Amino acid sequence: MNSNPRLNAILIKIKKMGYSLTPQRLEIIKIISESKSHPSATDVYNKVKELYPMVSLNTIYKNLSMLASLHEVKEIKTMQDSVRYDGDISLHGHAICEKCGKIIDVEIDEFDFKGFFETKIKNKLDENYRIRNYGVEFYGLCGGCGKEDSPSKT
Amino acid sequence: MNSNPRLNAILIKIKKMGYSLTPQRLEIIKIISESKSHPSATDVYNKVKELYPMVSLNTIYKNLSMLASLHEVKEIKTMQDSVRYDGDISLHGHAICEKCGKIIDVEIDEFDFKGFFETKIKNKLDENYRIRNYGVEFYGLCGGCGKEDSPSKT
DNA sequence: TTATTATATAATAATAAATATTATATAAAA
DNA sequence: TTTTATATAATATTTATTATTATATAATAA
Repeated sequence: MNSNPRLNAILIKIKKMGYSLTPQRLEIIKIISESKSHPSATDVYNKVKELYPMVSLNTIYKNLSMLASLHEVKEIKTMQDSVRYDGDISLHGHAICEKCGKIIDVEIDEFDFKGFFETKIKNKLDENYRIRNYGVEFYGLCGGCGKEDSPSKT
Repeated sequence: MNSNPRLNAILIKIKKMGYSLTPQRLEIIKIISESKSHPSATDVYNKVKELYPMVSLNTIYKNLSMLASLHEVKEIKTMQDSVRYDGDISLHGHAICEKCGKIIDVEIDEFDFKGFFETKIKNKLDENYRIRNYGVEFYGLCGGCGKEDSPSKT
């Protein structure tokens, strides 16, 4: 097919679920599966427009929501602005800069997290609680933005 | 002063920062420091209105944002709707029901989290990265909402 | 005390992200 | 070809949040 395993996985899921693969949809999936920058819906929109100038923002939202409901993209809620989308659904967290909005992936060791989750979280919840998704975020100032601040005096 | 340590802590911070303590502000602080339900701005608005019917929603937002900037309340971004506010700033996570919106506190062991954070997160980021806040969320269906679903066949 | 200044609030307007609606286009099935 | 379903485009709507402006309240200075 192609050399992007995430793209392939999403295409297989799309097919399996019986959704049709339109050119716009394929382009959206390509963008989100290749991007490392956690784009917003508008970012994706602007990229898709390069190839399909008539595409509407609604189409972007519909497709990204659909992919999220399929758990093939992850929605990241930031503190200041719009939802950001992540085509990488592997276990990881995010460090979000509150100034420039940049989102950096934060590696999380699977063994550590599983242990943390299984022993510390799961048994604290009602046994009927069904967890479908998680989010681990750290908010602050990235290296670049932090430097511009006045240095702390204390 | 009174028997609510969170309320006291916030009042002291308010005074220390030189902000005046208006009746509306006091009421907002009381509500958020006593609530366990992670209310939205509108929820707080409706409660404050019981005592001050003329209060405006803007006043609620202004005060909650101010408290958030003082790190005396925590903003919780949910997947579906508006921002929720938490007067409990101690270390803990949240289990958020995607159906009814209910947010349950999830205890996190401080030692475990510190270890997880110090050894696994901190050294993965640029040394200049300044983390100011964190969020650990689990999204899913709470006990009540999960039961109403059709049971899985597989 | 009165005048001045700053801050908080109330009422309203504006913004912007996200969703809903409707009509058209495309594809699949009969 | 006709019918049906789905996806898209264009537009309108909703709603949370923020901005603006004017008023009210409190603090301070004269």
